Amino acid sequence: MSQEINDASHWRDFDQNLLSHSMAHYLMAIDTLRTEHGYARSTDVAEKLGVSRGAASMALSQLKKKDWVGEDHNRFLLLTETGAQIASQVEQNFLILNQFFKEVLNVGEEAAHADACKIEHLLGMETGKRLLWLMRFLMSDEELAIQVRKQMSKCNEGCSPVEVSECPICGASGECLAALGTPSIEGTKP
Amino acid sequence: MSQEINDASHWRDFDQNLLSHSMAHYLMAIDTLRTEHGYARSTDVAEKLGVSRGAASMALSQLKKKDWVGEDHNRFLLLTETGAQIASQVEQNFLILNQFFKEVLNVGEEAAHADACKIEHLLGMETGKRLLWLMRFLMSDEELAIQVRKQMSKCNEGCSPVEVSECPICGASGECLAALGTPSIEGTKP
DNA sequence: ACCTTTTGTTAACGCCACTGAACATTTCTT
DNA sequence: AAGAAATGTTCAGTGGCGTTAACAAAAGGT
Repeated sequence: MSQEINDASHWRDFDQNLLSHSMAHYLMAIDTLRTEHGYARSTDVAEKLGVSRGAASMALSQLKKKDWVGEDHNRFLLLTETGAQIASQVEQNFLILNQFFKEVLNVGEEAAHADACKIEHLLGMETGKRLLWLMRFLMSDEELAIQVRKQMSKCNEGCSPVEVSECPICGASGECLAALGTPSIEGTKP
Repeated sequence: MSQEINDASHWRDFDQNLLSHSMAHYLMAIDTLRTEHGYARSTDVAEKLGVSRGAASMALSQLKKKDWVGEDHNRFLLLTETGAQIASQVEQNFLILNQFFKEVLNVGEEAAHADACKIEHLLGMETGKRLLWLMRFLMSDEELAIQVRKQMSKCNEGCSPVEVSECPICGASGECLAALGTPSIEGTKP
């Protein structure tokens, strides 16, 4: 009765996400610009994100319609209460994920950053919060945490697939999931 | 010099992803159908994913063009070598993430499933592999692992934001990241 | 005040991924 | 073999999200 990965009911929740990847970045860009320069204009946002002014203009008008973005007395862009909450939620998700990937999983800087960025806006409230708790604990200097980190850093050469049979994850499927070939789904389009 | 969250260079890698969320599910659907029924036809895939036959037809022809999907002697759908690798990679990512969310982070079943599904195809090779190592370790019956799980399950009421100052994550930002308000980015569109 | 530059908006277009409907093709039934 | 049913494809239409390019509005320089 457990949920199937391809249940028609669930897999499409993806694009039902209220917050798209790009929208999140528009919000964060406004936030960043305001703290960096004290103000944010449409053009600045466009430049910061590396999109055209047209794209920024249209995206921002959507965000205004949702009331996540407003304008101050000088017509500079401003995050509303909600907009600010969303932006900071996503930003925190990014920080936590990035740190988790780098410091706990020992993923390389580049990959950690890329993955955190792809995922930051998709992590639900609950998951984000609890990942924070985990990280808080794992990055503390409690003996237990230190040992876990040490354990993970030992894995650098692959926790060799030898002990597959004892691996509580692979166990069932019989083959070591970590030993899969590399399909060509990484990298960028031509 | 550390990478900024909004670097024009990186944030858009998102849509450069060679594997879209939906394509991943088309592949997995074929895989599932073949093991469940021994064959997979376009219509079956459409039904399994809850999309129209038209959508399935077009998606599948793209996948054929990429050579991730082929047909067998009876013109039933078939994953190519590459297609199968991709599908299983994504499937494994899903399993690992789901388990990580549920068993380690103690996220509710629903949310864990939803989040794992949204993220499964975005996790890079390296990150996926290392997350597997972590899970392998954390789900083992080693004393260390057991204690970590116990520690995490204690957090159920929030690892109260009291000790923020000592929190190695929140520390710098001054406020507890876990104490943020709930912006309305969860749930589905109207 | 006037002309130029900067900034913002809009329109036409392409790409992805869906829908629904019309059409073509295959397969099953009798 | 012929008609009905199931299966597969194609073709507008929609919405998200980008691009250029043309145009409107605001800001600045002399």
